[in-house]
Amino acid sequence: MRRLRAPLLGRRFIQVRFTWPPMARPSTEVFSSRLPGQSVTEVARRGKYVLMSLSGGDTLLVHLKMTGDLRVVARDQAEHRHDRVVFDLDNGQQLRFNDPRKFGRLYLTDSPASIVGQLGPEPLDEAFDESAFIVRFERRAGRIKALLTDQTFIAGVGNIYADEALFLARIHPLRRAAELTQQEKRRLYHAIRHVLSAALAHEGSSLRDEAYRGGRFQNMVQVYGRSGHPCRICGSPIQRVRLGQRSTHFCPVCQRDAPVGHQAT
DNA sequence: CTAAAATCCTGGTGGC
DNA sequence: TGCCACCAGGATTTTA
Repeated sequence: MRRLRAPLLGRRFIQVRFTWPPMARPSTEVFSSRLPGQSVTEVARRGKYVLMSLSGGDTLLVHLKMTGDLRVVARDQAEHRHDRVVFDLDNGQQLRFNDPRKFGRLYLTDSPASIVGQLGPEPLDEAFDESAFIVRFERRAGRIKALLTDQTFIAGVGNIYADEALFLARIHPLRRAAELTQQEKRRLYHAIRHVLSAALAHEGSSLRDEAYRGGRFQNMVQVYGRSGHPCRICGSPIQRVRLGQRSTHFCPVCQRDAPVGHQAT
């Protein structure tokens, strides 16, 4: 984000080319016809989206998903194998979107609220305090893990961060959200903020990749991807269950408040 | 309405 | 060594 703002602010788009057209929303035609000539007036982040406000009233939104990467490079720099979208800028540079798995999505719209309007609050926003968090539990059902990754409940928490936050808060991921005590909700609030700010402090490096490759972040991951390995607190083997098609990792001792009849699907 | 499953994709991994 | 089945996940779409 910070890496993008400086090179993009004020730049005008000349043209755009999609090597993987399905990434364009609503269509490559909309990009080709409306983007050229517009310049970048603002670069921001909302949830897992990067938003670029444009001079013509449109907004360019990019969701990187798991493997997406945006960068600004000189036009003559060799293209990468998985570059899916290439934007020509007015200063000889290019904005390139690289995404091996093709999961990323790019939107061009005059109504960004139609894309990000339903997102929950930003966990690190100053206005988002304990009580603002606790209020959001009203009328919410289901497992706390599933609720944490629901972007309409709170923005920007994915599978890894949800597991890590629940471990920090010592809450079993299969607990019913409605059954959490006030104290547990408070612990969870601080755990989420802690995990996200730690991740942001290491901007640019993906927690997931680092966890797998053994980078600095490996020491910060407490439970994710560590099933069978000893809990860093108590030594018990980390467990893994499936919850809504996703892996969920937790320490059965530190997060022992298991619900009744709690086996995941 | 809720909840769960299927879907999209490819790189990496483990088994043989 | 090579082959292949399988796994990972964010969000949307489909099904129950």
